[in-house]
Amino acid sequence: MFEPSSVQLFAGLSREEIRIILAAAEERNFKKFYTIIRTREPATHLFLLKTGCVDFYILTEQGREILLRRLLPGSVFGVDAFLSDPAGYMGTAKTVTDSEVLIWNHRVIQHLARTYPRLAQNALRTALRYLASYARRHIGLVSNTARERLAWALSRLGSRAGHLLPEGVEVRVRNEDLASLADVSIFTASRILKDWERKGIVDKSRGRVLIRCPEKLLAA
Amino acid sequence: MFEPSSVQLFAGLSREEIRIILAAAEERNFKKFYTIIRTREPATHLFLLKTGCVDFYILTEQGREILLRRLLPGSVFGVDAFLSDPAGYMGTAKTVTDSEVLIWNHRVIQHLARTYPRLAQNALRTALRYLASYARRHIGLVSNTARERLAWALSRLGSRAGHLLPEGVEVRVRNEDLASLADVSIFTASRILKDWERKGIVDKSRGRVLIRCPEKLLAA
DNA sequence: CGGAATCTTGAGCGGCTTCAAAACCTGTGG
DNA sequence: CCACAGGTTTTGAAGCCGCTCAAGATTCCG
Repeated sequence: MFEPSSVQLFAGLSREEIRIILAAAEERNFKKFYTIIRTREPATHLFLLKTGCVDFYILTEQGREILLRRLLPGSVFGVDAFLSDPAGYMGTAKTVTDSEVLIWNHRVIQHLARTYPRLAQNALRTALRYLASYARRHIGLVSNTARERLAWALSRLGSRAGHLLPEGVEVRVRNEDLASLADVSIFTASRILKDWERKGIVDKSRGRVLIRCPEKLLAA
Repeated sequence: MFEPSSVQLFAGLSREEIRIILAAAEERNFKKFYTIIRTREPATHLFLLKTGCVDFYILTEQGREILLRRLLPGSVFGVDAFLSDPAGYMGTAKTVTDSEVLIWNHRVIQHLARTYPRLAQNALRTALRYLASYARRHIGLVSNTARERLAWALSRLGSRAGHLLPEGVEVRVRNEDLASLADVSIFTASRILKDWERKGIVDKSRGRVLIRCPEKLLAA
């Protein structure tokens, strides 16, 4: 569960305003591995993740999925719905675990954005943040090695979505997802992770990585 | 020179509203090869290109420039200035030719955005468009060959910034810029372009490419 | 005309990917 | 409780695309 006052989308809004906005939302529960929105579907709704975990990715023409980001409680997706004449969603969102999601439809969002200009501004801020993270990823892709990108991807995921344990930071993720985040093949990902395991930097098991030495990860 | 009514940033605004917004801008001229904004500088201004041509790129940590887009009249940059507490510009903008630019400072933009909500919405639309184009580029980078990416980059540049001649479409661009747009080394770019020239698809000279058969480009 | 910027060409090679196949986990249902 | 089927991970071998590096050719401009 998230703290409404720390949701980026609500930055700069008063408690009362946030209450009203939240009241205008509909709440829905999704089981794990459910696809909430699909690429190019008309952007009719805005979503705010309340609990759980959602993967956001784009599709290549060959149908391959590229994981862009693992969304956590407090994150929004479907920002396209802020536009008066939205095109289609730019990506696909699929739950990783059972999740609770707040939903506003297009009409409601339009009305709220007009009433609370700050909301529209925050939507822009969200888009710009995505843009910046895209830029970083692109830079990494053309100027870092597969190993460096994987280290980055794992570190970021650890600091955002990791569970703190006495032995280190635990991240629930499959090789395949890490590979996609880092733009690396699953074979390369497996080899590099295995190498880190031999060096005692991480600990691996199916669908799980335990980061023992976060600092060594980025140093390697 | 652009037609105000066809500027994306002004979509959905009345002639009169556009007039007022334009009147609030300051106009400046920049000589060719002048750097208007730099990455990470505080985002204090919004820019609208009136005439000329501006390259927008990002910087790697090693200082290499990655060309993201060649901006044409009617394009905006520095959208970050729409935020009440802007961070820094996300990229660097440098004139390619002598250019006239309209400029709004942060205070003015904030005020205009509050008066004309549609303006803020259009800023979001711009950001989302950039995002979509980034996504396409990323997909190309991980699932197309250098040759395909170069064909794409050249085609797009041709249709946006090309001069229509009887023999074909002329694009004023250096190998280096094309290479950067396509995320390819300048050597690979040179080799592929030369190959297309041998096949009669394009015609090359220093700082210029003439596309003879646009369709063959994407087919090859 | 000189010099700087741009473009070409060749050789070599290395980091990743692809492909195939086997080993390994893990939750499910009999 | 065990077995099995599905998804996941590992490992090896082979190959290639595009990069790097070096050097020269060409074009343009002052």
